[in-house]
Amino acid sequence: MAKQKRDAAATRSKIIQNAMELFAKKGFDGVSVDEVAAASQINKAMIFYYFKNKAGLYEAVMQGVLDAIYEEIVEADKCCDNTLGELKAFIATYASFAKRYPYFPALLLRELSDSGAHLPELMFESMKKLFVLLSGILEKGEREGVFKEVIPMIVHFMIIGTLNLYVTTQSLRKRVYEEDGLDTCCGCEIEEIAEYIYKKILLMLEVDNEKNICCS
Amino acid sequence: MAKQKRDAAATRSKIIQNAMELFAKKGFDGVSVDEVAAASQINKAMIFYYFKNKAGLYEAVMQGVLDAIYEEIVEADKCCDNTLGELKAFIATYASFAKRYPYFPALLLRELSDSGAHLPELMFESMKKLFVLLSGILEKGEREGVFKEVIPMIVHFMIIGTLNLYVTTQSLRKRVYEEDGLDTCCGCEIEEIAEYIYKKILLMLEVDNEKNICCS
DNA sequence: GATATAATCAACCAGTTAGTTAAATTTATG
DNA sequence: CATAAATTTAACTAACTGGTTGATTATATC
Repeated sequence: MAKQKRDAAATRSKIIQNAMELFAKKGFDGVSVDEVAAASQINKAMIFYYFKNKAGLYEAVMQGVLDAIYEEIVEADKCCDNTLGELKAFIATYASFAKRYPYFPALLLRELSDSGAHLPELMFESMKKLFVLLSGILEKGEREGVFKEVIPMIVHFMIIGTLNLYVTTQSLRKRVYEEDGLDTCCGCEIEEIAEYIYKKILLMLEVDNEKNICCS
Repeated sequence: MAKQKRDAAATRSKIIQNAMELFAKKGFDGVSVDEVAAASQINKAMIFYYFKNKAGLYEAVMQGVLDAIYEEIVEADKCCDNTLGELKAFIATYASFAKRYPYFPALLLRELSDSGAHLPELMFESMKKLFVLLSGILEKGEREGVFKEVIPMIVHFMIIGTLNLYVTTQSLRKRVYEEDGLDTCCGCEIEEIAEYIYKKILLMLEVDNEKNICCS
């Protein structure tokens, strides 16, 4: 099967991939359609052909990545039937996703910075879905007496805020480490950070011991 | 004293104020110089007269706000000579600043999203200074045996990540609350959030009791 | 009140932007 | 092979971009 000269699906996903990288690095307004076309080695008109306009391209990028992370977290949470395992899976999966899609945190932080001005409905639904998921875990834990004094919204921000900042500040942290020798966690893998956050959240929510076992 | 027809300082700060608001809402590339001029009711050329170019205006906005928050936190930390008080002052002052300068969190998150691409040196120095400050408090606490298992960088991100997200998501949270009745902390003042974060961080760092007294 | 200087403005410029169009080329299908 | 549909292209446009210029106006100082 020789490489086809035309492959709509491949062209489409190539555009999305390049657009994702560029939007993450420079934001919606910082990227021109010409730029995306050049990076994808296609004619600019293709972008309008596939995505109608620049906003449509942006929405396709965000929709894809937001749906993907939600699905992954839902899937990961299934594997556990105890509250602590679900919380751990939530944090670990978010971290794992951010590692595989390093552009995601920047895209998200940018979008939150303007309260989802570019994508009001999409951001609204996505933020809500993720929050409802974590919130469910935390409230279940509180009912079970596992967690104490939970404010789900703030715990949610603690988790995703920390992980997002950790990923987006990578180059800044590296520079601070190299020039000033400060410990900015440059040697850490994000999995270790996720583990640390999980442990600290347990302490924070006053989980009293290790009688609760959670999956791997 | 009749209102002067010309007042350089007032014009300058009027431009900065409007630019700060616009940059926070739409990002560097999302705002045009014409837009800032129109919002400030001045001629566009004035912006180039005072700030040389668009980047100069942006830098003036960020420099002002970053210097201001650093100064405030340094000042607040002086009033306490015990470690817990300093930590509390750090969190409370950051929150108080974010309340008075509601555009600051969005500006910061945007700048971090592109690793300070617009302002490499300024972001580098500012991020470093704030981190060194908190890091000093946390490491002192660890030496004193007050804090346990501290990773300063992550604790730093937990504090500023949470507070920044709380402020920037205000309108999204409000909508989620109104349409779905979920508790998104819309009734909370940021001071309460800061207090909650402080308490949770104490638990997290395994501060064992309240023998340590901190200032108001 | 003359004058130098600081502050302000309207009009302009060249380059870039998102988006369009109509034609060309490839591919599937009968 | 013919025809239609899907895909790709180059060339184009109208609006907007950051930035400049040279003239104009207000203010302080002598």
